[in-house]
Amino acid sequence: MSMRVVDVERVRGLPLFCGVSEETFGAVTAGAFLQKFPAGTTLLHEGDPVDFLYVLLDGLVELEGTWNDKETTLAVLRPVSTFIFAAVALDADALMSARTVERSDILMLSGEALRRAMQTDPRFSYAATLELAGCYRGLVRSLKNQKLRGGAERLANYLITQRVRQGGAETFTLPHEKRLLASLLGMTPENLSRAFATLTGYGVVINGPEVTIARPVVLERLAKPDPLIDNHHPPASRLWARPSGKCGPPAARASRRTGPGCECPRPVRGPAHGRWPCPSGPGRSAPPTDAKPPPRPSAGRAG
Amino acid sequence: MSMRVVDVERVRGLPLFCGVSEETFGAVTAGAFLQKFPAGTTLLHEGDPVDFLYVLLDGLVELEGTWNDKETTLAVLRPVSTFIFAAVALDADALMSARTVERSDILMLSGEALRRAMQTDPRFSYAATLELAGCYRGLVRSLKNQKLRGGAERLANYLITQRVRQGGAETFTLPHEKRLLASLLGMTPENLSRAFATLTGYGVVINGPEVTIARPVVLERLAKPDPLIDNHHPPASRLWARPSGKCGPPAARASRRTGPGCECPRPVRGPAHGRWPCPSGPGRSAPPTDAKPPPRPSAGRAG
DNA sequence: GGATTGGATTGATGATGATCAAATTCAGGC
DNA sequence: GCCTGAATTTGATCATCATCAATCCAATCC
Repeated sequence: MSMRVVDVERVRGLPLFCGVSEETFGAVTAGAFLQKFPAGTTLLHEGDPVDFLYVLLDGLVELEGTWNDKETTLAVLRPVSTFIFAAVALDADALMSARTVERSDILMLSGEALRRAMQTDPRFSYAATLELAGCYRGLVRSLKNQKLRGGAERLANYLITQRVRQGGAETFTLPHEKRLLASLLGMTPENLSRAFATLTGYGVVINGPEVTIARPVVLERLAKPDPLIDNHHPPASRLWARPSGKCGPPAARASRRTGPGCECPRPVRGPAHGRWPCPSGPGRSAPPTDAKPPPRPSAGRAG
Repeated sequence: MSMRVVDVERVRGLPLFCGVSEETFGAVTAGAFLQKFPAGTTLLHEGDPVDFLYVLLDGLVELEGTWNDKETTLAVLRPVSTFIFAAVALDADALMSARTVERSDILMLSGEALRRAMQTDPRFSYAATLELAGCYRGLVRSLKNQKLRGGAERLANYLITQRVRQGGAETFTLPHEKRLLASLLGMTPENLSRAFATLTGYGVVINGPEVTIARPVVLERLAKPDPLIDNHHPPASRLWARPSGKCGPPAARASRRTGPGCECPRPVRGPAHGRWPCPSGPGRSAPPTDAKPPPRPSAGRAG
């Protein structure tokens, strides 16, 4: 099943293919399949060897992990995004399952071809590095979110993020079932329901899948959003795609913190060092030492 | 301060520099600093711009995250390992702080030089991709560990992993303070203490920092270790280093699941599909659909 | 030695989250 | 319109975990 031109362009616009040669792109997409899957299809099981890189072109996909008959959602993806790239790169078994939440169009790219391309085209392996670095940082955020915050706080921040991503209007719609959201936030559906009830006291109005944040300031006082945890602006994806299917030259990106960074277009940061409505706060418990490196040593050269 | 030859070779042996040219390696290590830091030194603060890739040559380093006056440790590193590579690659702000737990020797490599090298030497950006992929998967494991298991289970699995990594003897020593372990496992020191007390009932004997697993089978019945969460064998690091400072040719690694994989030397796996003392279990709740992709469509080509 | 310090442990209590059960709402299907 | 099944909500109860407080212990420092 061949891709429509539109789809090719959307794939071409992915950060992963930013700056790669037409040959490489051709080689990688040559043996690709574009498939449509119904909702609820398991694309890949935890522990399975991974033969393809998946690209979600349309629909909704959940990545989940299992242990001891329990399962948890690690991420919910929307188009356009790639998934299980790390396993593909290493030619390793999947650490998580992937399943469609809605009917989805998914492009499958040969892992073999990708690994070959990475060793051939330096631009591609460079793009791959940036892609993975972005994914890595996404997970760091998730882990911090999970370990440092309580359920209601996670929900509050989720809602704030959604509001921003959906355009910033007072009212928006949850992108999927609450049951799935609960799993993503690391709680049971019952507790999610109660967490919503709690947020009612902070100006949040729930109406089925419709959420209204009536008093954002109040909610933020509870949520304490933090740019080092919450990625309000979507990481890359279509932001990188130019209508022409080209993307910014690597030179521009490599320059010191200028232009749109690959992972995140650097949310508007205030003057000087400020970087969020909610600063990390001055009160930090003082650890044993907190000194900058001792006066730089006789700074010689090595290697 | 110039590196000793031994140190240069240890750095050269890192997976990150596997297969890179001497020129690239030289360019990257040219402006490097080797510094010794006392215990408890904060090398890097959350939110700071990252100018260096750090390489821990000796000592112990903790990576931690903070929010709302609470902190949690995301990883504890031992030599030889690199850290905050993702932030360096993207030239982004650090998402976590790094501090020495013990007196440490740390090599600092210029981020600028590394990013330049990634765009110059395809072998290097390829190695970087594999490195990041390994780190990514490490975090997936952590997140699953955190979301799916309870405190006692996390501890039990931690102990089992330590036993294996330290050689498999019945008795071993905790590599650092329990306070730090508690934070790593996502619990309070008090609860860690109680979790240890609980494990006493499963054949675990605690004597200060000395831990004895008297009845591994019993403990494993509680812990239910899983290769998709627990990485019993250390990921890469010195495993890759050849005494000569060279490492396996990429060709060997790229081949389908043979030879020592870069992330993990593929723990001894049983026959057929088995891969761990504790299988993921047959009982899996049946989701809506669990089918393999529908009969492959008219499988055309795209791109 | 004796005092001091910080880590580790233990106990008591409260908060948070999970589980079980039942009621309720909602979307389709007939 | 009514039925049915699933999602969601609510209530009650239990398990887990955090917090506060006090104690114990070992290392260190005069």
